[in-house]
Amino acid sequence: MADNIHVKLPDGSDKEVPKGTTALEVAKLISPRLADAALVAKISSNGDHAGGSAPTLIDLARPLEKDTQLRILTEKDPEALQVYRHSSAHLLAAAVLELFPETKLGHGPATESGFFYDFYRETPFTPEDLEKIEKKMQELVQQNIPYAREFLPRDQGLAEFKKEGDFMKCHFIEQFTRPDEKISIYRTGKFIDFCRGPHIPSTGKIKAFKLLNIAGAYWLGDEKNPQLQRIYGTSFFSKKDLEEYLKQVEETKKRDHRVLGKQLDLFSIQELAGPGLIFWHPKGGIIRKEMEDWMREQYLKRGYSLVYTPHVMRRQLWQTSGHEGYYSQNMFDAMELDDAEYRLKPMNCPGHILIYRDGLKSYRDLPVRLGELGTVYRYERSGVMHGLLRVRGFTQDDAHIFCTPEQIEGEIAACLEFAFDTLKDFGFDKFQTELSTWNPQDRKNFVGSEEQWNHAQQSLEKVLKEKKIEYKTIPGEAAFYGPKIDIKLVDAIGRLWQLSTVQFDFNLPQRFGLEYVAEDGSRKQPVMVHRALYGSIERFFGVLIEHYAGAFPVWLSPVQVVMIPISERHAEYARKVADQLRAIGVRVEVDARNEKMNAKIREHALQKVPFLLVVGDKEAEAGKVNVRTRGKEKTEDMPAAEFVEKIGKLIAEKRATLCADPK
RNA sequence: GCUGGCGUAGCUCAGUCGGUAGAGCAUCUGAUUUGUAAUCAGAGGGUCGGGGGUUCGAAUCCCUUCGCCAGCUCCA
Repeated sequence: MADNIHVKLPDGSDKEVPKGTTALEVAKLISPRLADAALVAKISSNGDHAGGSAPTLIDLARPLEKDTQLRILTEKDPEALQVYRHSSAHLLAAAVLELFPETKLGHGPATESGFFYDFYRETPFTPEDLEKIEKKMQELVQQNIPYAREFLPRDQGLAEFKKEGDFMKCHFIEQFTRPDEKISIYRTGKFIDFCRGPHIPSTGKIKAFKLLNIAGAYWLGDEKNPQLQRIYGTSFFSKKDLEEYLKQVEETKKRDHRVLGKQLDLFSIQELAGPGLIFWHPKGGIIRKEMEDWMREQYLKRGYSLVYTPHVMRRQLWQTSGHEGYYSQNMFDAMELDDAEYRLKPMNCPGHILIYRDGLKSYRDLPVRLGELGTVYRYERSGVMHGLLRVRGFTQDDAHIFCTPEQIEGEIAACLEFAFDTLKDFGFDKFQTELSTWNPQDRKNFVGSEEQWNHAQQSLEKVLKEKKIEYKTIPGEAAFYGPKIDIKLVDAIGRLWQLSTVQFDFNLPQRFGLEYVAEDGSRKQPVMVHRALYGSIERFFGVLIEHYAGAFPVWLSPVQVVMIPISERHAEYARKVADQLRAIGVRVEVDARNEKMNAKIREHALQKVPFLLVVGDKEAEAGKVNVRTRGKEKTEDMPAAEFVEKIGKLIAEKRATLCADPK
């Protein structure tokens, strides 16, 4: 029959139904249980043409007009959760309008872990309001109100929203639709939203949700615009999932490097000294020393030279480098000295350039690789500081490579190798790589010629391909002076952190008139590469703390071993073993305090010390130690010499685990 | 910088209506000499973030300033 259409289901079967049948009705034909569980449908045109059209999600209530492949999505489909959360956002908006009808609506999408809705209202919402809103949402769920879709002529829709004073909705309609179009509206009780959907059938389907917090957000993300109140929430298919999520949030909080930094006495930030400035305490200091030693050793191994440059330099230098123009809003103010004005350095590059420029370079000298653990100061706006991750003073493992155009690909390849080796040694093994390129249309924000950009981007790309590194290209995200490769690492709980970066620069060599004498005796401009692998030692440390939740591998642990003598008479033996450990460079303490062994174990366990060695009569007589390994329930006895050998090996190999054998 | 919240002992936090600042842990002293996550007792410790105001009286109410937290914007 001409009025019938064919609906192909995921199991390969085919149903012939009248045109205009809804996805929900098809679900009912399959099974009432499926219809009950159904949340949203996914369609794509039949495979007459290769592949068919891209799949789209649609409301269950939408009539099917032509032959299609159909999949009914339920709680088992992750895509359905996105829709469910978007519908949760509408539920939130509906509740807010019931309680505070004067509120104007922005937009309310699903996010990675929940949803939000933006509101404009004179008086701010309070935490108590949040509770009321949540209760109202609960009521609306009880009422099981459908998410009803309608189409309105654009003018009529605009008029309706304008009447309500919903200036933001009007903006969206004008922005996203054409005058001749009908606009899509969803109605949930009194609440009407301009929205493409799709949505779940009705509010009754929402089983578990929670409003989390209120925060400010600029209208259209522009800080010149008025600020809206953004209410964040999350929702899940079951109470159990929601509780699990909330528990996970708590776990993440426990890993917070600011909390652990205090508990483990690693670092502090002092109000008297100023925000965004880090004080490294002895225990953090040891870890920093390990990081610095590691990096300096690698610099030398890989053909870098170590340099040191001043922290304040004349303003004129920053004018030459262009930082006075491009970067001054991020620099500390100038300070007047008797001869000139000086500024704290926000970057190390100009310093390294001056070293390069101090003396004529031959092509035989290249590449010149100048590395420094360079401390820089940047003025960050007061609201953006965050523990170790965003600070005003930090130390970069910064190096600049000056080379010939022919050498560039080899240098880039070596940098990437160096970067991955670094991250791996610190216990990270998953990465995402990004190539940031320019936007040829946006000449204002990118210096250099088209030829320079193309050449630079091609060489970066070539290296990535040759090294078989998977990467994403991000157009328009390059630095103004050249394209770059960023490496993001994935931490123990799956979060991404951007630290390592390798950047091309064709701006500074030109500004400083850098040159080298080529084979034919002519003067040529070297190519310059900026690269930082930790990025900032502070930030890298912060990420390390969270990655390990404070339980560092032995080689990084501030205290690697604590000797616990059972009573006073065992202290001497404990000291003897400690001396043996110290002799091979182990950081060991003897806890001979007049405390119970249990209390000592508890304390050092909380400090996440990798090994606690209990020694009493038994051990002292046999020359043994009783080893309590962090994270292991059972203790083990072994000769002191064996433990010394074992820990020596763990440290030398920078082993990420506490076991001597890999498996 | 913006919106909202918060700031009490070294730390974590309680403090009702505006009416004499509290607990646990930590610290110090003493006792105890200990077998795998907190021994007992006693003591000391406070510009209630800073400044100003209202009041007979302010940790509490108001103003202001600094700092912290969440988010936005911006970034290594």
